Amino acid sequence: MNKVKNNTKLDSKVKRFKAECRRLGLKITPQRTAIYTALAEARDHPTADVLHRRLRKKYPEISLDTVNRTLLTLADIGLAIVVEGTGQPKRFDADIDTHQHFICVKCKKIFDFVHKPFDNIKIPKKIKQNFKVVRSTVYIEGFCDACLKKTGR
Amino acid sequence: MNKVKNNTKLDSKVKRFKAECRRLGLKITPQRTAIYTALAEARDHPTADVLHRRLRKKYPEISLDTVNRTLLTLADIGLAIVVEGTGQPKRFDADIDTHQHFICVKCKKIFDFVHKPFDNIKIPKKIKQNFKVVRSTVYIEGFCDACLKKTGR
DNA sequence: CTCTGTGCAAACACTTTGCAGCTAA
DNA sequence: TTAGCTGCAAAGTGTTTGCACAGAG
Repeated sequence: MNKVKNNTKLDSKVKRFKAECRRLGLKITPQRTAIYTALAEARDHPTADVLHRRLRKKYPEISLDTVNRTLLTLADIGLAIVVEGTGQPKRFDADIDTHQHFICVKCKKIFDFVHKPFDNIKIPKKIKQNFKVVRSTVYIEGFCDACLKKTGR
Repeated sequence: MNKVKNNTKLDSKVKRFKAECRRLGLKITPQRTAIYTALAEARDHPTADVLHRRLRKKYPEISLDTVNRTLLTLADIGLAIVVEGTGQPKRFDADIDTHQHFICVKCKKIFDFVHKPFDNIKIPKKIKQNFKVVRSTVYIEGFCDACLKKTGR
């Protein structure tokens, strides 16, 4: 029963994906459909590589490049999210006091900010119970001043 | 005046760094001191590469590997932070509804969680004024169940 | 004196790019 | 038919590892 419900949900997601592709003039290829479906089914947050390995079982000809490119396309059109900041070189910070980060999605610049209400944000019980929390940060993504001016968004 | 104050602050940071090294039996080499100092002075969130280029001006013999290794060491002993999510391969998520992330600092696994109070977290005015916000996430780091058991931490 | 840290070089991992052939529309 | 997509190969970028020598303790 749960399974049926999930499949229905998955179907409607795939439908929306196809509709979006049509709307944007993107071609609905078997690879794209397979990749989107696999991502929508995934309960973890797979890397291109992991997803590629999964897809290979069903579609042995699919290439990693296509998975990579398709995932980026999906992120572009708003059907997928790139989990915060990854894919950039490591960045270090000697400020180990609590502070928050704003990152520009365009130029990747990181801006620190301090906002008292975020300093001692209340960790949900379910997290505290299952994990040992080391640090919590409010992570805001968007366009910085300079990039707004440049792109006119 | 401000400058004096900042230098004092920097000095005390460097002192703490040296104390920590001693406490942990790490050698206080000129390179390590230079790297820590440069990081503590930096107002951005430099990559190893950027820091290396800066350091070269003063210490032309310093190698990128050393910068890299030292930064990782600093992060290990808690004197520096790796800005969330950077340095990892990209991870994708087809769930585009608001949700939060817990990431295990050991195995890097990401756990989603939904926590209503975090869904519409109030963005500070100073951020709203200067940037166009696209998304905000509460990002919690720590050890997951499995890793806690393994390491016994 | 000893053992850790450094610098160099090579290996590795992930991503991006160029191009020729293929295929959805 | 044709513009956009795929797969392959190669190059680019960032990180990690092995090793011999140097230097901090």
